[in-house]
Amino acid sequence: MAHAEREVPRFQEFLQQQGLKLTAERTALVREIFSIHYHFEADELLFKMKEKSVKISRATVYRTLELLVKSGMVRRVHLGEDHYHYEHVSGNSHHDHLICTTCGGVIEFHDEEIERLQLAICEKKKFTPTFHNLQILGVCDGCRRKGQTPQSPDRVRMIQPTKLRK
Amino acid sequence: MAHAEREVPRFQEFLQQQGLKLTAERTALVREIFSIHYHFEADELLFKMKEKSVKISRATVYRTLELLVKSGMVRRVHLGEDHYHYEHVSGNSHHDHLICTTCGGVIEFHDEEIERLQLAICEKKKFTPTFHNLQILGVCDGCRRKGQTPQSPDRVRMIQPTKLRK
DNA sequence: GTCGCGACTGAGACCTAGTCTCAACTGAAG
DNA sequence: CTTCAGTTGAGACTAGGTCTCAGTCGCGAC
Repeated sequence: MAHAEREVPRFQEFLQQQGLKLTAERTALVREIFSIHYHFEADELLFKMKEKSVKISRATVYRTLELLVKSGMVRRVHLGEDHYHYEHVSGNSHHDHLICTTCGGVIEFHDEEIERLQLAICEKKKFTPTFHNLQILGVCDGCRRKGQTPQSPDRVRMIQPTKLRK
Repeated sequence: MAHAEREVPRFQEFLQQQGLKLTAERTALVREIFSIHYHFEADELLFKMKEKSVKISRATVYRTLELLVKSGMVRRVHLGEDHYHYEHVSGNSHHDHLICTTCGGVIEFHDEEIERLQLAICEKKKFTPTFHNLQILGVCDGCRRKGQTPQSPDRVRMIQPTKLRK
């Protein structure tokens, strides 16, 4: 996994190309994001910064995430919940998600064959793809063994991280 | 395409099984939903009912959609926007979506082979799937010909239907 | 080094989709 | 036709996210 430190100059390069500036807040956020090796929510990030006594406003968190998404360093994903999750992009490892509707766990996977078939469909439909998103909802092995019944896939609520607004 | 009228008793059966009641509001909503042969938003439905001078509150629209989703007659889908879309289920025709990030158009497709590969992955990961969702974002043939550049896939805004709240 | 200015920031108002509450109403079983 | 659990609308509320604006700061030019 890439060293979080290495990502700062990468972001700076992007910012410069756009005539934008690297600020202390942006640096701190990039470091934090690339030290989370998992999906995260905007609010979670805000909370972590607060925990570390690094004062960064919600607006700045969202603005920086938007820039990181534009730069391609961060990806915005839907994980069955009704708000966004983010994940950093290391190298170009595209992957999709198996999402457990019981425990909220996420398993990543990648399948060349599926990717290939998707391209074939796009070709057939004369569609030029730029991005895709495949989620499979269900029950993971652990939860199935425990015999827990899944929630309706449309009502998934995952374990909420401690939230605080304001 | 199934006649909208035919869906009312189907819904009633589901309601009865659950010890719930078929009301005038629910009947009207089911008729409306099954006469929309496309994806729709909750607000859009609310607006259409208002247009027809059928008074149904937002709460009821959301509550009925929830029931329809539970009954399996309606599906809740993410179409790249940051809120839900719905589509009615006719027969059992599962399909996935190609979403044009320029015009907001949606092309449906279905591919047996992709479905099969998904099941294979689930098996390998010991995951019991209940539902899946595959979206491919990109540019449709029409928009490509017009040479329009796509918006960032993460900032897609589709053509908004006339909204009114209250 | 320091100037200048456009980019950036935080605070909090605001927006939107969706949920909840509660008193009044209603479908349907008996 | 009674009864009562389920249902409704109005509007308050919530969560996630966006916008505004006055004050601040990065950084290229000098």
